[in-house]
Amino acid sequence: MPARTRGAEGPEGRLDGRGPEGSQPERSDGRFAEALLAWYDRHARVLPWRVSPADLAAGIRPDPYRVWMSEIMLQQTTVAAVKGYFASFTERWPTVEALAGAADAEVMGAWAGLGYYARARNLLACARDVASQRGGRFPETAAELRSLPGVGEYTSAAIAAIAFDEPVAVVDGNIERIATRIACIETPLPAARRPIRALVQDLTPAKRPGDFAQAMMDLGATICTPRRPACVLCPVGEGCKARRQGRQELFPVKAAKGAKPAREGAAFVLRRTGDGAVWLRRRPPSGMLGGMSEPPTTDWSSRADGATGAEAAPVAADWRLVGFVRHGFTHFDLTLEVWTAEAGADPGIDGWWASPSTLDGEALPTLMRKVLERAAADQAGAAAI
DNA sequence: TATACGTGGAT
DNA sequence: TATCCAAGTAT
Repeated sequence: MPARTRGAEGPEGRLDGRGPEGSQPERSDGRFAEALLAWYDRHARVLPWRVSPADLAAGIRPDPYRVWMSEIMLQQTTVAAVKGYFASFTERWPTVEALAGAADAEVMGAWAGLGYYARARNLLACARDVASQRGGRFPETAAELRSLPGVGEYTSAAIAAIAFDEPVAVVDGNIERIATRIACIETPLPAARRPIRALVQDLTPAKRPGDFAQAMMDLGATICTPRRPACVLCPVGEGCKARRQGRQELFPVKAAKGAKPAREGAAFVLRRTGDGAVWLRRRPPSGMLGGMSEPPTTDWSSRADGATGAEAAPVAADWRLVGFVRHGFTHFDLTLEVWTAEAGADPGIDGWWASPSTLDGEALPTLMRKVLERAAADQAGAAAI
């Protein structure tokens, strides 16, 4: 980077294009993107779904299917959590046509544990749409991508920029954080979305928009972090208003959250005498844990009116309370009673027997795996006595 | 605009 | 233990 000039912009010069919040936006002079991309060329994270800046410069293009898959998985989910799922999905279903041909239960089972299961339902719906209606080709513009199930404002822009070189503003949580620091945007999220988008659009270069977006996300993940950002290492720190004021940790400003309510219910683990298979059923196709499998549970109600206990069981049996499972969701905390019983015959309710050897492939969310573990631990304890 | 929607790791 | 947080979308 050349030395900054001190001119009409003010004593700090500018690397970005900032005016005060709410003022007429000035056009970026391109130096922000230039500095960021130079840093990215040296420090880009190596990720399984990514084409390195060097390979990209050599003409290698990312596979839109893999870009799309990674972006869906990465929604509200850490890179560390996604890596294994991305590897197994792309190995099992290497193309969008292959994924489109998968059964619902296979995909839900493969997604189990990753969370936000509407993503898996939409993933399959999107794959089937692309395979059957679009000749296996993803749309190439953000506007068209936006119409696909599970592809929203962020994801459509990310795919368009990364896979198809469209110079659209890509705004995720990292980039919101960076933008609010650069410009000291005091408006709390999510109300600050509009000025943030305007700033990011202004900074986005016509060339290498995909690398720019990924560079911003790498910057947010490794330097411009939520807590204790490493400003001394920042390649664009000179253009950051918050850093100049020593207030980088005060951004982004966020709206206050309400308290998490508590809910409770009961789960009933019916074990088949002999082989230890457990009775599972499918949850309704939408809503909480929609489309996933579970041992029968009651509704999850607020603490006062919970009708729990053995009388709430789906079938009559010699039910025993063997413990509790606590699980924190985004918007409530759940405590589930875990009841077990033995059965010699089919219970006569909707569902199926899942033997221990097939349990791994079942679409069991983490909560339900905890329930089954609690039941199994009780059985192991009883056997040891 | 506000709320529903998972999970695991960090502090 | 409690809280926050991560490449958001749908309604």
